[in-house]
This record gives sequence, structure tokens and C-alpha cells, in this order.
Amino acid sequence: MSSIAASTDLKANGSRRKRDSEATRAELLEVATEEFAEKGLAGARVEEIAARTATSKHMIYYHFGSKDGLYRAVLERAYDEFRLAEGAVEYDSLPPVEALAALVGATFDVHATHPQVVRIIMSENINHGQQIRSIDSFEQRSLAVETMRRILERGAADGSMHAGLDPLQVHLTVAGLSFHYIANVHTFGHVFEIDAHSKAQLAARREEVIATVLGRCLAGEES
Amino acid sequence: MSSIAASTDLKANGSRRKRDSEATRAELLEVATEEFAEKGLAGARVEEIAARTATSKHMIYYHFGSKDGLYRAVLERAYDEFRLAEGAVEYDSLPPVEALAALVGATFDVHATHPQVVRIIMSENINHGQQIRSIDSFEQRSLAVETMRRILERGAADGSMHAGLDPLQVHLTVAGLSFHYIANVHTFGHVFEIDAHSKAQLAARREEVIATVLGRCLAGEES
Amino acid sequence: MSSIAASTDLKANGSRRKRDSEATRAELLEVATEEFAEKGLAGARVEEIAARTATSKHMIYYHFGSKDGLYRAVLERAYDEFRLAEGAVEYDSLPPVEALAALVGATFDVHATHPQVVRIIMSENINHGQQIRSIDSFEQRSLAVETMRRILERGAADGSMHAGLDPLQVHLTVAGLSFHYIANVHTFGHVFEIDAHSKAQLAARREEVIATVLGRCLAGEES
Amino acid sequence: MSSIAASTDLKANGSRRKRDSEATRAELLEVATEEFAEKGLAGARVEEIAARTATSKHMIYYHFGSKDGLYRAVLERAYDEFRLAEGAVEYDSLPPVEALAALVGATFDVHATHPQVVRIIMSENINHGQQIRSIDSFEQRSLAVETMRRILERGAADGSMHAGLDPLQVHLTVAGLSFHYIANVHTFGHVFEIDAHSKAQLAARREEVIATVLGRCLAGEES
DNA sequence: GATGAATGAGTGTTCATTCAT
DNA sequence: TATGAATGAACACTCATTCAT
Repeated sequence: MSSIAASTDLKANGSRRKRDSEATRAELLEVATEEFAEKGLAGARVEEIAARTATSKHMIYYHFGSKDGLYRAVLERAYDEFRLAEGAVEYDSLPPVEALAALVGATFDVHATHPQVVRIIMSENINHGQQIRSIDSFEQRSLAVETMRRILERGAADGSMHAGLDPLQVHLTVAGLSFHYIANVHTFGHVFEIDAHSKAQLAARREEVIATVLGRCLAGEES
Repeated sequence: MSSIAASTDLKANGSRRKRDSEATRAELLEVATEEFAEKGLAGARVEEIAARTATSKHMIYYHFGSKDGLYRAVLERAYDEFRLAEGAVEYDSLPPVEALAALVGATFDVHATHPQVVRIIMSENINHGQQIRSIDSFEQRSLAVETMRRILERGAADGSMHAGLDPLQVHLTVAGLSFHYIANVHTFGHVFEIDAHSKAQLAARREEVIATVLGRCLAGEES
Repeated sequence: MSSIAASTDLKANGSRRKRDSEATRAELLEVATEEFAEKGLAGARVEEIAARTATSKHMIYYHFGSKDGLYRAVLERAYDEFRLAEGAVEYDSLPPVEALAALVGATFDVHATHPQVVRIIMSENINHGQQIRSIDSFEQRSLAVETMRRILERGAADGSMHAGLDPLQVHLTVAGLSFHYIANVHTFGHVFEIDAHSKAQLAARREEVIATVLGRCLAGEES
Repeated sequence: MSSIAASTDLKANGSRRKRDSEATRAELLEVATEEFAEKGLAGARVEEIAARTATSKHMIYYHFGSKDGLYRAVLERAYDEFRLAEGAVEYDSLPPVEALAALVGATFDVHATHPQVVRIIMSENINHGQQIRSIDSFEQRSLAVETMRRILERGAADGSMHAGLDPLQVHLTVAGLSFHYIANVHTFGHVFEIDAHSKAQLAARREEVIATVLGRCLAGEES
């Protein structure tokens, strides 16, 4: 996940020192993301993270100051990945209904392809979202509601959608449906005896989520 | 698991011992639920749990064998609370649309009134749902899908709902929308600058969730 | 030093549990006193202290909360030992000059027989005396100045000593001369090529200190 | 403290490298003196010392080999400062009593104006004076006893002082009284509720110390 | 059933020191 | 010389668990 290109085949310009440092940081972030996603902030072990790395435990403190500092850096990067993926499509240039479907699908896909981010947000919520407050880039997440608002307004304007929909509510629906499926895969699998990770199940769920959101917003019947 | 059945049905006067024992168990479960919900399995401290109790640390090991055993017991009781609340309504005796709306509302309410259970399920998912597998009562959760199936079938039969809806998918939608809002309150609050806990916000979200599910299932337009 | 009677041959009254606890505390204090005296607060190692004990490292935290807590307990006990020894003589019942000589000798002896206490006070001064402030019993040390005042007043009254001597200054002289010799034994030994620890040297120094203080206070010539 | 004359009025141009090197050494010594005096050998941090410097941590190892090497260099310079100050007066040209009073006053003043040196000697004693043995210049400290011997001999010869005084003992008294007051200022302050640092207290103590030593040595009464 | 003491493996963190550039 | 990155041993401290009473 999240290509790090840890490989440093760049002896070229001699900036090896700085490159190493960045590579070390990146490698630590990569491994830490997995560990924190796997076990949460309290459950993850600094020693484990360091052991899965080419560097030593001390580098975590050198680069991130503390376990919490590393966790914050991981969180920040996680949100960045979400934001980048979410901002990739030009929704304004699509017809409203198509834009909405694309937005829902993209949101679902971002969650499906970044399960660690989902898990990390879960662990943040367990910790009452305390660390997240110190992360600036996180603020920009509310841009997603802006995007939603513009789509809904255009849909209401051309009659393809209900008027009076609350963009925040619809956004919560989109985010909730995407998040929940990825987040709770483990408890599902057990209960419903399905392989919730499978491509088929993911695709089916994706379609259902899109249909659900469209069902909520479209003016006439959805077919 | 946890069949302690220390029960010595000495009704007469000797039942004092038994009373105390059960009270101790109950108190431990109560406090442990809060602690695990607050901090997760890894973050909770056995000492903390015992300290917030009238009993001692040793009783945890006496009654539940280990920290994990206590956690499993907490999980089990948590699911029981959900199940009881969910099973309280006689959906079969309502018209399909009303039944669906009632089911969605009840599900949302169960989550809203049992946030610790939500949080504990979150922590279970962080731990890959490993503990949940050893819990029998959990199996019965799939009954919820049964309930949904009957409603959808009756709705399709009387023409009030689409045919061909997948009860598992709709159940996931209902569960996901309910779960997500309660679970992620903390990260929301920060981003969208709303008091997601407030009665007004909860009521608004509840209506939206019902409208969304009905929008997905109803045959004609929802008004 | 400081007989601890670690041996617990007291199965008699069954209070073994509490006895063990106190014995553990006492043993830790004993060993910690030596370690802190030897290496100072920063230089001493919790692990070392525990290793020289029949108990484990954790007991330090169980009984004293932290390394600093243990250090404070050691300090407190150290001052107690000084105070007890200093308060042992009834100076008021001796003629002033004899009382002064006895006080000086006793002070010197307390330092000579409690070198770890001297060393610990040294390390406290290196740390700006920060820990000492939270120790109550320490306050009572100023009683020594009271003792000195009464002796000097009686000496001035019966004409055996100068009038107008400042008891605090004389006390500082007594304490300083006693403290310094014991404290700086190591740097002396090297410079002056004497065995400053030897009985002969100690006795010689003791006489000199007494003579010096008397020389300061006595009315006529000292012979 | 202790002006280092970091000034580099490097006359030629080629001596710049060497000048910088010496300035670096000097700056490190200066800062290290404060740190070691403040926290002792074990408590001081190499990183802290380097951070308070214009140079880097590596220079400590380049110039002094190790933390201990730096400490030894600091010790050595500390004793040099003492020695220089002590050797500044031509005691042989003064009448014995005046010479003694001047020597005592000068010794007290050296301690009072070089509290870090006092503190470093304290920390050396905590470490059993191990480092001090490898320092040559320290040997010369015994010259102070020589100075004392000549004064006492001249005093005995002209009848102004007792005969038979041991110059080492008197030296120890002078050193002890000077050292102790400066060294233990922190524990005093707390106990006796005086500002032991204040000019008035220092002056009062200085007079008392001189009076005490004269009282020990002078033939008749000191008035 | 209840209590305080004890255990030992492990947990986050620090530090003197070295290395590559 | 000077700098940032790296190392690894050690360090203070914690925690789930057990035991004796």
C-alpha cells in the first residue's frame, strides 16, 4: 500500500544523507501505519515497529519525538491520502446525478483501498479524537461537504434531485456507508458467513451504497 | 465460556454469599464496559477497573480468569443489550413500510443509547474481531437479517417496496448508518464544528437515516 | 550502619504479611541509601538497587512510587538518623564549656559515623536541595541552633565565653568543619597523601575541630 | 562567569583555524563547567552542553575524547582557577597575623566567587575523587599547606601565634569553613530561612571564618 | 471472598558515542 | 572541521498476573 519507493537508487547527486533521512522517516511511517491500524495506539509496540524496519527504535524518537508523535504523523499522512484521492475528480464538470454517483463511488473506493486509514480513524475515535485536533490538514476534510453542496444545488436546479437536502447529512451518509463496511469487515465476516473482503462482495456493496445515496437524493424514481 | 454457575441455590439465608458474588460480577462488568469502551482492550488497565469497584483486582481473575476473559464477558453482555433492544418490537404485525421505518429507528436508537457498546464493537474490529468468535450469543445477531428479510418480502408482496432487494445489504445500510454516526462523533465534532451529541443533531440524523433507507426500498417516490 | 534487623524470625503473631512489607521497605531503603550516597541521585540505578535486594525492581515503585520517591524516603531517614544522634545528649545539664565541647564532638562523630548521610546531603546540594523541601522532619534541624544558643548564653552568663557570639554562625562552623572533613575525604587523601579515614587522623581532626570552636568562643586563652 | 575572552583578534590570517579551535575548546569548557556544576557528572547531558554552544556534539569528542574527558578538563581548569587566585598574594611579605587573616579571607573569597568550582569538587567527592587522580596540576594544591606552614612558623617565631600548630589541620579548617558555606547554601537556606547568598550574609560569614581561624592560632586573646 | 504484596517480562524513552558526508 | 543521522545499550517505569493470608 501507499507506494513509498523506499528503494534509494539515487547515488547520483550525492544528497544521500538527506535522502537516507527521508527514507528512514518514510519507512517508519509506512510500518507504523500498519501497526497502528492493526493494534491501535495503545496496542501497537514501538519495539515491533522498529523491528520491522531497517532502522532502530531510537530513530522513532529522533524523527518523531515520541510514540504519540509518530502516531500523529501517521494520522496526518493517512488523512492526506484520503484528501488526495477525494480531490482527484472534477465533479463540477459532470451532470449532477453522475457527479453524485461518481463521488459516492470514489469515496467508497478510497475507503476500500485504504483500510489502514479507516482503522486508524477508528482508533482515533476510541481515543476521543484527541490527537486529531493538532493536525491542520485534517481541517480541510470539510471541503468534502462543499463538494457535496455544489452537486446537490446543481441537482436541485436542474430538477434531477430533491430540493432541501442537507449536504452535511448526505455527506455523512456517504462517509458512513463507506466507512462502516470497511471498518467492520471482521465482525461481519463472522456473523454473516461471507467473505466480506472478496471482490464480488466489495463490488456488490459498492453498487448498493451508490443506489442508496441516489435513492435518497434523486427526484423521481431510481430505476 | 463464562458459565460460572457458582450458583448454590441456597434460597434461604445462605443466599447472601451468592448475591454478593453476582453483584460483584455485575459491578465489574459495568465498570469494565466503560473502561474498555473508553480505552480499548489494550488501553484499559485491570488496576483501573478494580480501583473503580468496591472489590479487588483478584476478583477479576476469580470471576473471569483474565483480562481477556473479562473483555469477552463485556462483549457478550454488550451484544445482549443490543439483541434485547432490537428484538423488542413485533415488526411482523406492522405494515411493511411502517415496520421498516420502525426497525431503522429502533436500530438507530439502540446505537444512540448504547454508545459504549458501539465503542466496544469498534475496538473488537481493531482487534480483528478475534474475541467475538468465541461468543455464542453473537451468532444470533444474524436474526436481524431475518427480520429484515421478512419485512422486505412483505413489502415486495404488497407492492410497497421494490422487489429484489438484498436483506443483508439493507441491513448493512441500516447498521452502518446507525453505527457510524455514534462511533465517529469525535472526529465529526472537530471537522464540522457541530455538537454531534446534541438532541437536535441526533434527531435530525435519525430522520435522515430513516429517509435514506426508505428511499432505497420504497417502490414509488418517498415524499 | 542503621541496623535493620532484616531478619524476620517472627512467625509468632502471624503478622507476617505486614512484616514482610516493612522488611522489604527497610531493605530497599538500606540499599538505596548506599547507592545514592555512592553515586548521587542521577548516578544511582534503580536496577542496581533492586539487584542488591531480595526483592524486585517493581517493589520500588510499589512502595515509593518512583526513583525520586525512594530518594526522598532515603533523605528523610538520613536526616532522622542525624537528628536522633544529635538529640541524644543533655547539654543543658553540663557546664557551658563542657557542653560546647561535647556538642562539637558529638556533631563530628555523627558525621564520621554516618558518611552516607553526608554524601547524600552533598548530592542534595548538587541538585539545589530541591527534594529536601518536601521533607517535614528536616525542619526540625534548626533545633541544633537552639541548642547552641542556650550553651552560648549560659557561657556568656557565667563569663566562660564571649558575649555577642551568633549561635547560627557558631553552628555553621561546627557543622562545616564536621561535614567538610567527611565529605571531602577523597580529594584530601590524594592531595595530602594521608589516610584521612584512619582512626588516628579522625581523632586528630576531631580534637582540632573542638579546639577551633572553643578557641572561637572561650573568653580567655584556651590552653 | 570567568571571562574567556572569546575575542579573536587573530593577528595573522593563518592562525584563524587554530584560533577557532581554541575558542571552541574554551566555549565548551565554559558551558560544560556550568552544566557539570549544576547537575554533576552523571546528571549532565552531552547533548545539553553541545546545544548551549555554537558548536556541535562531535566537537566534544574531537577535543576531549569523551564525556569523562571533558569532565576532567573542566576539573583541571577549575583547580587552576583556584590555584591562580590563591597564589596571587605575597603572604611572606606581611606580618604573620595579617598574612593569616589575608589568607583566610582570600580563600573564602575564592570559594565565594567560584561556586561552580565548589560544586564540581563536590561532585568529584561523590564520585570518590576518581577523576581527580589523573590531573597533575591538582598536585600543586598542596602548596597551600606550604604557605600556611610558613605563616604559622613566622607567627610562632615572633610570638604572635601558638607554637605547635599543624599547618595541615589549620589549612583544613580554612578550606572546610570556606567550602562548606558555599557548598551547602541550598540546604541552609531552607532550614534557617536566611538568604545565604546575600552580600550581607556572605560578609558576616567571612568575618566569622576569619575570627574563628585567628581564634585558633593567635597566642593571646583575639579581641 | 477479600486484601496487600510480589513477580517478571516488557514498554516507552534516553544517552553517550560513532559515522558519513 | 562541522553536521545530521544513526546506533545500541541502558534506563525509569508499567502491567497482567499470582500468591499468601
